[in-house]
Amino acid sequence: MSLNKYNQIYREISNDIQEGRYEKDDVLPSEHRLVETFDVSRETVRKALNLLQENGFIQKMKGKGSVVIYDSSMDFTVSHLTSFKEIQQLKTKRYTTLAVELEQYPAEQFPHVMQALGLSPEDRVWQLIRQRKHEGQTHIVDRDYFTVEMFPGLSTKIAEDSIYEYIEKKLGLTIAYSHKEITFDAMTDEETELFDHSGPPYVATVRSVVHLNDARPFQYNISKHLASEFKFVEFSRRFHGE
Amino acid sequence: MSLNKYNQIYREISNDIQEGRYEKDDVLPSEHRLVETFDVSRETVRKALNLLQENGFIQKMKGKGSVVIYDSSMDFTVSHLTSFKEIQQLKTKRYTTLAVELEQYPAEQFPHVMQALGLSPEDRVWQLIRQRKHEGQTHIVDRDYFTVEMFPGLSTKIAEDSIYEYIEKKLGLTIAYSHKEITFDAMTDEETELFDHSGPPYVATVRSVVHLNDARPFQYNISKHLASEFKFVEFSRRFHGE
DNA sequence: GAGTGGTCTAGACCACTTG
DNA sequence: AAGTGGTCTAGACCACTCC
Repeated sequence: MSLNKYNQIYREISNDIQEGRYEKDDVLPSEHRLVETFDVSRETVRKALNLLQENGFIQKMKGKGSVVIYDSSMDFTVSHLTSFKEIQQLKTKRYTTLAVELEQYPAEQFPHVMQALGLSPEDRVWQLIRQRKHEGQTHIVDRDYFTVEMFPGLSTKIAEDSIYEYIEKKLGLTIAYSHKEITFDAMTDEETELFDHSGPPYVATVRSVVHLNDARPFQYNISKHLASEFKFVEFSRRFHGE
Repeated sequence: MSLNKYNQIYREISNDIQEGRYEKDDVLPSEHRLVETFDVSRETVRKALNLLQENGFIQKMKGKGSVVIYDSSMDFTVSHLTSFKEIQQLKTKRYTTLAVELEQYPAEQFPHVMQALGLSPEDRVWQLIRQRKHEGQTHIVDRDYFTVEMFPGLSTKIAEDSIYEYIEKKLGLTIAYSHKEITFDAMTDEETELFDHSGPPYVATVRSVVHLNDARPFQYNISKHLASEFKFVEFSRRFHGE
């Protein structure tokens, strides 16, 4: 949807880059040209270009122009340093999801969850445990916590489809930001069972707290990945604020 | 330095938040008020607020205002989910750095480096190996590669101080962005020796390619962390571009 | 209805790069 | 000197929230 102009321009140019109509090291048309071709003001063009820059598509250079730094031919390369944030999702392996448990508990059972979601001991929370399998092997075990109050209709059906789609499309909530933390841990006995594994008994643990656009914490997630299968990719820009 | 107004406003407000003059869940003065107090236009105020939002300080809400989501009292908490990007550096443990090797090689010796930095086989590159120690224990082993041409004056002295400061202050170059990749790997025999470890024989491997603001790749870095000591923290926003 | 943030405009001046 | 991006302005209209 997103009716605003700078998002449309962003989409159009980012598609052009991803589909190879602009290649790495190409220079985009100047802001002045883009103003003409899209028939918008310069600040609007600049908002689109800033989005492209934040998301790792281009690098703007004073006096020179906007240079494409994203290499679409690398899109499906696994081998080396992969590039780009939005694409990550697409590249992900296909997993089948199996909901192992979906139960309500009083929040006091899980002090970390209580703290992260700002709950009282007696508030009720869902605990959802899911296995993510790839070619018969469990690669990921997800443990999610939601407050029952905010998410009364949670079901294993939803849990095995897309929870986020349900949240945004059905509940009309908007997910805004999250804090993530990645660590390396030995498997617990329970995990040793959930991963019907043969390899080394270590996992990459990703803990995150997900917030809505009204800043309410909505979800506490602990995602355990088979350490040998885990890869995290990030594009980041250096902050020059001084 | 940065003489522009929105950066000054960003700095001022972010300091106010970090030093507790605004607390979590406080609402900042409205854009209209900020226009008056800083005597700038509204778009300028908005640029500062957008920066604060991208960096995890505030959440803007239509019709309501800008709410502080950053909790300064968590600044030095190690226990739980830590927050914020810029702060990460400050929180880092104190390490002593020991340069173990600094040598020039033809780029063809390191095909990955050659590819990432876009070099020819005969181009010369520095290989720099550094140990980062904390309380006598080696926690990190860094392997860095720079082209000799771009960084002729590299020395172990610089390598044990701050390379980035040298690059930006002395060479007048500006670091702009990087691609990172995190994986967990079994220690090689060499690493087993370098880390006089007791825990699990695994390392967190962070591979990155660092680019300058003219988009030239400048540095290839492989940073191996004692897996049991490794923690990566990220604040991220969900993209709603449709 | 009053106040908030979101988008967009037309124009200005500046700093940097390239010929 | 011409062309590029970086910053800033003053004003407009809209959508949302809260009373």
